[in-house]
Amino acid sequence: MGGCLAERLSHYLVLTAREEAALNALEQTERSFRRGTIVRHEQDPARDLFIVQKGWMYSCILLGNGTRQIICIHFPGDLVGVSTLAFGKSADSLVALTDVALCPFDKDRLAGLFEEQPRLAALLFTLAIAERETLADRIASIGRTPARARVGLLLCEISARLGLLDGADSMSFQLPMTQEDIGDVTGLTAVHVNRMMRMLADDNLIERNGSHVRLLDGQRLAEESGFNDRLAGIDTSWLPPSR
Amino acid sequence: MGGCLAERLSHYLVLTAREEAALNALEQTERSFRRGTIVRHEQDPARDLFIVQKGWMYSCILLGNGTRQIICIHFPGDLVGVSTLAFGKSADSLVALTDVALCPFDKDRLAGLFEEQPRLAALLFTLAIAERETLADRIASIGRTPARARVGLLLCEISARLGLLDGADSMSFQLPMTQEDIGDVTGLTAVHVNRMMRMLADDNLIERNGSHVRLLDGQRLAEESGFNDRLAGIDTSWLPPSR
DNA sequence: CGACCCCTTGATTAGCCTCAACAACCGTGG
DNA sequence: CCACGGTTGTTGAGGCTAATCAAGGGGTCG
Repeated sequence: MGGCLAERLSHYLVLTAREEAALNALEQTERSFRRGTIVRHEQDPARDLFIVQKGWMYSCILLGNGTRQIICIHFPGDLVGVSTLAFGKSADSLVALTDVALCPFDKDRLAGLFEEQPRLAALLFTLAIAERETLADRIASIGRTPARARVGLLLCEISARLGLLDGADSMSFQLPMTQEDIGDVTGLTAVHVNRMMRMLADDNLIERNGSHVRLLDGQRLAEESGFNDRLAGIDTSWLPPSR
Repeated sequence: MGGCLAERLSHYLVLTAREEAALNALEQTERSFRRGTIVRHEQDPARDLFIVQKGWMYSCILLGNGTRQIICIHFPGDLVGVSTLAFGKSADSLVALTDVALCPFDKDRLAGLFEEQPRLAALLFTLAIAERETLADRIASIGRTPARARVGLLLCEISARLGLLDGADSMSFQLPMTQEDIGDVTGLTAVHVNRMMRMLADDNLIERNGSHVRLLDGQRLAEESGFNDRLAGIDTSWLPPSR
């Protein structure tokens, strides 16, 4: 257990011992949830956030017309449920795509981090902005590109995210999402997702085996989907000195 | 000149004199731009961010297929161009919708803020998260609601944002956007935006006079568009103490 | 073994886009 | 001040993308 957030952040900075300790202090308790569990419902009053230790999750919004929009897919090392910081309650639902292990911590702990570790606070701010850009990219994808590119972009994003996890072959992975899930990310129906994935497979851009996916030509897929790897070019040069 | 950011933040906190001084230090130079000016192009290398003093702006992404997606509309008091923080370059273009006045400042200044004013840093983080939620709402709008609701949501958002500016009648305002602009926000064509606005007017939800818009039944418009006023319920109780 | 979920494919429908034409408006320069 | 060109708003007709409806197959779990 523990150390997931520190490991993630150490991709961007060389952490001091004190910084690492401050981060690890957030990961002292761990809770596990089964695949499919709704860890937190939209509108639930809550004070805590989670650091994902293991497994995949997603956050989603329920619409008045009975539909659902998945906003973001989360991987180990991610900080999730941050909307409880800004509001008294959760703005989105958190759902486990696979069996997951999470470290919850109260938002007061984050206040301490802002006071004592300004460099880490600034880094978290930076990463929040980078995540905001990937949301912007998804808006552009859903608003202005055809179905095939939307599905392609999602696959590129997942691949890039997996690339940050050590040991993972980011070009070939188990995809624990149903086609309905993929539709709820990309603003499509499950039926149309099915046709687009078949089309991508027919064009030798991807290969499917059950729920396993392999990107056969990640380069071309990224180009035709308009994918930018935002996480690749993070700039940490402006951060304040560590304490 | 000056004080716009402090005034915005004072909606959420009672600022100390030192905090206010720290914020005002960011607004010492001011630059003006004409309506229609592209203040910053996507991919431009840059080190500075802007605080909007006066006027409306938007940030947008250019797609490979020649189209454009407007991500966010900005009002006085907004911090814009933050993507230069996370990347060496601008991830989106910044365009002036009206004549605008902006206060640029280097991102190093923000590092100082994180060191010396942890409470303000945490508040900026909180507001960034709230803004992230409004992006999530837009994703849901574009991905899962019909054209009429997408246009309605945009009008609700603009109205709510104007409500934060003092002196503004948020139910009735001059809208300095073309229908093509509105389409580029909502993922529609200008032609279809036109039809939806006509439909909203025919149903007595809005009233139009040239570029002036009045929301006749903001309540009903918000309901049918799935609008949540995220900026209304900001929680600042967790912030660290001021210095 | 049965029930359920998920994937797959076909047929039809609907919402939005494209193309087109014209009117109204605006800023510009003479 | 007016004439002009370009931009924006408006409306109609037709086409295409993706949704909807429907049915069958495979896999998994109880």
